[in-house]
Amino acid sequence: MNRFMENSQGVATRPTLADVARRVGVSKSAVSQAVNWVPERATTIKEETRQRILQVVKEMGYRPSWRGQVLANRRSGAIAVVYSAPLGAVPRGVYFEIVDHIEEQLSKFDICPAFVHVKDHSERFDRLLGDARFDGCLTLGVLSPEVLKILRRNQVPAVLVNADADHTWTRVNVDDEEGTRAVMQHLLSLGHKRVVYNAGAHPPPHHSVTVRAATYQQCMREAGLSPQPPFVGPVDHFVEQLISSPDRPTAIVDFDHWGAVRLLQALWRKGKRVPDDFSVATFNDTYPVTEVIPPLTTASLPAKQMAEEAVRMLLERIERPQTPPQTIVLKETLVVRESTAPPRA
Amino acid sequence: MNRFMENSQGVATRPTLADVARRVGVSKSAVSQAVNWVPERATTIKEETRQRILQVVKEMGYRPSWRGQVLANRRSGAIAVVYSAPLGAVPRGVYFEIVDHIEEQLSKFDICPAFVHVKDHSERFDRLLGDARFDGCLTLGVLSPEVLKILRRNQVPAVLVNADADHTWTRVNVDDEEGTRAVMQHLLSLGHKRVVYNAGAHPPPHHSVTVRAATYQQCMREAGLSPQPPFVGPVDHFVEQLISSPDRPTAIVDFDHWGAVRLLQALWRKGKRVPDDFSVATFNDTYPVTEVIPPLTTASLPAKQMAEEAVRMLLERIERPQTPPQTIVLKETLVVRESTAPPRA
DNA sequence: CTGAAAGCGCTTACAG
DNA sequence: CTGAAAGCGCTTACAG
Repeated sequence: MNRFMENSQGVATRPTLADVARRVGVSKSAVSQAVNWVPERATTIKEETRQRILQVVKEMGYRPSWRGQVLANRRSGAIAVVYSAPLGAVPRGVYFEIVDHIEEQLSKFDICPAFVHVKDHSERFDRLLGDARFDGCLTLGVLSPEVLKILRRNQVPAVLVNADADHTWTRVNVDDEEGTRAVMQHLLSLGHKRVVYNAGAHPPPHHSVTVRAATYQQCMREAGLSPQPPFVGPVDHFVEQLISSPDRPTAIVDFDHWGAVRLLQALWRKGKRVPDDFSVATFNDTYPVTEVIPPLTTASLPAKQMAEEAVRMLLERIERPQTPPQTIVLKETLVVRESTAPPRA
Repeated sequence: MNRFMENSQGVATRPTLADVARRVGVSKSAVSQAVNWVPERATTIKEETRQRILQVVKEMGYRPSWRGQVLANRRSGAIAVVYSAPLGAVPRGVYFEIVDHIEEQLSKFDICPAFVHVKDHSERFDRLLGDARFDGCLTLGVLSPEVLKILRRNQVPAVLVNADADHTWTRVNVDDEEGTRAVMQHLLSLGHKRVVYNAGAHPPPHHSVTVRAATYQQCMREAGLSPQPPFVGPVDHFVEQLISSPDRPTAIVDFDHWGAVRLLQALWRKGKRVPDDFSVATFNDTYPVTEVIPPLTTASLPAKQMAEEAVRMLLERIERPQTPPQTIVLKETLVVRESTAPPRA
């Protein structure tokens, strides 16, 4: 079964709807209907005709051209995954997991997510949205006001995953306060009194940064303990300060898994052991948190659920663009591993 | 500047080429030429007309519709990144880095890579290629014979990155033998005599698996030492065997960074230290090899160069599909870190 | 220098 | 039940 015909130059070429129609001796509409068979549709073709057409479709190896369909359907069938990763061209860390599940979900609809990395100069992004090549956008993480403006101006259906955006957008968010509370409760119930919070060298411009730090302080106060101001700076400085501290802390909450992994290494360099000398807990239950020394206790983001809700809402909005904005807030889950233990007596 | 007009139902709608033409009072061809301005083109419009058109284009916020262009140009302007990752829906590890650079390269041409995860049932893949939505494919890693067959049957320009495929394909490969030699030379020159090779629990079906193991054995023999058979199995078994071995090895080559990271943890669990008790070297200089305890010595794949060559060759093949297949083989680079040291005296 | 026309490959009301 | 026609929004020979 050779899918291709030859044109006058002898170059292989795909059979078109018209080719099939000609061969069967029916109209293009008939072929179109036979191929996109919808039983409920009012206008139909005779079963026998349909079979005859399908037979030839198979023989010729005809497949509807996506290019033709895109124009006729006013749909590109393409969805963009939009992000402006500070680290690289492809989403990393938790976003990686989310993207993983987004791909999984979209594949059920034969949609292949296209990756759109918005760099400093967002004029390219405007161009991409402006030419209507995407039916909708899923965005990851924090977006600059400029990117949001472009998104709005282009009137493309969008769902923002884990962004700092107001309620006029459809969003999937995570309850960071609750997640932080779970982490703190865990540490406090282990008996830790001197808990510190490490924000890292370059806290990203994300509400999680504020929420996690604030909740840490809040929890300490609620427990009748005195919170330290969140540490901002290189991990080595943090560790030095930690060690030389008169009332040495016994537990550390790190802003995210990137930081926590580096923290483990920095502590190791100083000959400190986790959890013997310090307990360490963090956020984002993503590689390599289970593979490091020791495996890390984390608050896990519900990546799969986030992806599912985001895709569901986006497809809905593409179908009905006037759907009012919605926000979904999901819970984090505490995963206890070996990096946390009661403080040494 | 509002980009949108309203149609009879009052719903915002994009201005089309025809709208602009009408407004300016010229033909659609004139507008098309003004927008896609190519100075060298034979047939041209008067500079003054062009300016007049461009003015209105700007006023109306007109942008050529990708959908129209796709059909007229016989190009979708979309490229697929194809892989059948065993682990998840998005490429990980080294492929992650490669994808990162692919995105970077393609973005220069306003192409957004679409991710196509080929699952067990590759009939979806056939469908995707069959409807001509992609101008070309970049594939990552090993592909099943079935996937290769689909790729060939659909006559889509493709470049295979790091695949096990014959020379009838255009490929970007890596000189794994040379990389393994560099690793071995490094260990041997440190004075190691008893070097073992860990293939991991589930060696992926990749030629690297064979090449690295074979080269390890070859290098040992060349140095007048006796190679061990490559170990295949869970890392814990490997470590047990290692420790209980009468002539205890002093250095380990691990098949890849996933394995090496797990190996460090397994050794730590047994109270062994790296590099004091064992030196460890591996392949793929990718996260988290620099963040683990201790940072790993690796043979680094030239991810950036691989991506650049692959994209370059693919765009060339899309332009000229008859270009004969080419193969590019790139070198790995040894990166020495703290996981390797001379054996303890 | 400019415009009318055909064509890219479909879909979908509509007329018969 | 079936086909002719218009249309989706462009581009590009070609005629003037």
